[in-house]
Parts: sequence; structure tokens; C-alpha cells
Amino acid sequence: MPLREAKKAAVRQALVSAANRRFHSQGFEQTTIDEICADAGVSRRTFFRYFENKEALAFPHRSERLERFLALLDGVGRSPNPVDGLRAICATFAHEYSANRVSILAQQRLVDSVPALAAREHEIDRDWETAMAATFHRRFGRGAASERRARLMAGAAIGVIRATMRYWYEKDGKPDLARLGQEALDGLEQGFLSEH
Amino acid sequence: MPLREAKKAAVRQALVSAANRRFHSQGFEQTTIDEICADAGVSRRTFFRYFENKEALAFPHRSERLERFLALLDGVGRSPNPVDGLRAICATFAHEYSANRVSILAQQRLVDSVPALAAREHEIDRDWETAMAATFHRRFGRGAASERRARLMAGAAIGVIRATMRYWYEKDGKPDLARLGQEALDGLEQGFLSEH
DNA sequence: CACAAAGTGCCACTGAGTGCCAGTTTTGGC
DNA sequence: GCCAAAACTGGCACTCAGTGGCACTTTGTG
Repeated sequence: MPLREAKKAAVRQALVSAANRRFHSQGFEQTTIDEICADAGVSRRTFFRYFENKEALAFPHRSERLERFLALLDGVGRSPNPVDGLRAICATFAHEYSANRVSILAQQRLVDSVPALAAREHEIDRDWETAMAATFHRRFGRGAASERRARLMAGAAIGVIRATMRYWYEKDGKPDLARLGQEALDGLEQGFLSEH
Repeated sequence: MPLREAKKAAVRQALVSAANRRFHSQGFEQTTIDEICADAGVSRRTFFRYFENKEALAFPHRSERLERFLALLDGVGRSPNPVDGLRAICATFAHEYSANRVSILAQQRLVDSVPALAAREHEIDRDWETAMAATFHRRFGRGAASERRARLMAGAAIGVIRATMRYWYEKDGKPDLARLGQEALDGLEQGFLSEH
């Protein structure tokens, strides 16, 4: 990695770490950007060259995860049943989330405690939903009806995934996330009428 | 209506109207709260006694609609199939939205053009989802499994509803919203496997 | 080494949002 | 109608997020 890039990564990491320490000890609103900059040894002006705003600090993996998701979605287009594709992706992410359980839970508690962050979090879901809809649409073929079906399905999918994540967070990440995910997708596939 | 209440309603309305005029002519970020206050003949300090922040101006019916939704949800608890309850509610709101099509579309274009507003909009969905989950849970009875099923279902429901609204907005509110809603709920109920 | 490009720091500025307090308006009891 | 309490408003001073501009330093390239 070129020196310049390495330095940037270091600064970014310093800002994220400093912010996390402050956020968790003082809370989000009580932490000023000045404090974070001081801790990270960087000017305020520079901060805004790394992050659009204070909120973005709470989602440091946003774009990285989206990219990974997009890459995985490529594989979904080819599977006969798109929900099966989601199952595979779900398993991958469940594995990652379980492995980083502690830090992810801490992050989530922060987000849940600040309305502005909770709102921003949905922007991420929106990105994922759009990506899914596009994939399903390609899979379903041309036509207005199939586009609408793709979008409904993507909306429902993100809905159950988000509900599942919230459930998992609420239970302190104790349940088997991969299993929760599979069950959620079963519901999505078969409708929510049957008792099991 | 007591005098005091009437005056408050008038001020609130004046602020909303002034804001809408400015937002639509200058854009959201380009409009300052000072301008809105000047138009409405009210001090800046008073503005913040009516709205939490500038964003809240873009969702003037938020709490009113939620309350109406909660009232309608009461009826759902009793229907044998909760999705049928949603169908009824859906029809009610579809009617209102279609009747106010023009202003609702204008409002929505504003929201879609400002990321911060789009983010806030999801807070509303979250309120609705929570309410639905509670209702379904009551309907499904005690137990962890039925709670999770209720939450998954609520998540999926809000997902398809939001997707449907976006579709309707995109088509300039031309399609029959009531029908779109019913079709979306069909998908929710039967799963998204079948071609129709 | 020289030079362009990328990155940084500093300063001044706008605008959102809050705490405080003094002044005004409405309400309800008499 | 009168008066005190309660509700509402305006103005001021303040903190902090976020931006534009410019001079300075560091890195990559020939």
C-alpha cells in the first residue's frame, strides 16, 4: 500500500476509534467533533474531509459492507429461486456478525440510543433494498409486472432481515443468527399464514 | 375550540405553509428557519416550540396519521386473518392519499430530494411497524415464537407497503393505489414464489 | 532536484438548536 | 369585570455542526 493511502487509512481509523471511545463514555450528542479531532490529532477541517458528518462516524463499515453485498448478489441472479440466493448471503453475513458480536452490539446500542442515527441506519437498508430489487428484476425478466414483483419482494426481504437483526440485538446476540435468518426467509418465501 | 388552541393551530399552519412555499421554490437546505419565521410572523424561538427541528416541517401529519393508524389497528386484532385487517386499513389510507394526490406528491418529491429527510421518513415507518407488531402479537398469542412471527410479519408488511408507495410516487400517483396495496398484501400473504 | 498533485491547518462565516428570563396573553375562580 | 396562575412569546447570548478559501506541507513522478 502506497504511503499516502496508508496514512489516510490510519487517520480514518484514529478518528473512528477516538469517536467510539467518546461516544460510549459520554454519549453521541455530548461529544463534539473538536474533542474527537483533538484525540485523533487532526484538525476539524480535516475531519470533514474523511466523513460527511458526525453521523457517518457511527457506520464506518457502511460502504465496505454494501460492496460485499453487491458482489454476493451477483451470484444470486443465477440461482433458480432468488430466495435461495439470499439464504447463502444471509449465512455469510450471519457468520461475520456472530464473529464480531461484541463490537457490533456496542455499535448498535449507540445507534438505537440516538434518533438521528437510527434514521440514518435506514439509508443503508435502502441501499441494500435497491440492489436486491435490481437483481430480482434481472432474474424475473422484463415487464412492469415483474419489476413490481421484484421491488415488493426486495422490500419484504429487507423488512424481515431488519426485524431479525433487531430481534438478535435485543437478545444480546445470543441466538443463532444464521438460523434466525433462515427462518425469516422461510416466512418470506411461504407467506406468513401457516403456523410454522 | 378554545382561543388558545385555535391560535396555536393557526401558528402551526402558518409555519407549515410558509415552509412549503420556501422549500418548493428555493429547496430545503437553502431555506433558513429565519426566513420561515419571518414569513409566518413568529420568532425563531417560538418556531422550536412548535417543531423539534427543521426536518419535522416536512412531515406535518406524522403524529396525526399514526394515531389514526393505531385506531384502525384496534379493529385488526379481532379479524381471523391479520392480513385481512391490513387490507381494510390499506383501503382507507389509499383513499385519503388518492384524494390528496397533488399535495402528497409534492411533499414526497421534497423528501426524496433531501437525504436527511428520506432518512427521517423511515422513523415513521418504524412507528407503524412497531404498532403492527404489537397488534399481531396480541392476535397470535403468547410465546416467543409467536412474537417473532409477529415482528417478522410486521417488518415484511411495512416493507411491501413502502415499496408500493414508492412505486406509486414514481408513477406520479396515477395507478390505483388501493389495488396496488391489495396486490402487495397478496404477495405478503402467499409468499413471493408464484408468478401471480 | 524540481514540480504537480494530494492532503492538511487555520480562519472566518452561516445557520441550527438551546437555556434563560422578562414581558404578554389566556384562562378559571371569585 | 378583576385578579392571580398558567401558558405562551420574544429576544439575547451561547454552543456547535458544517463550509469556503487560501497558504502551507507532504507525497509521487520524471
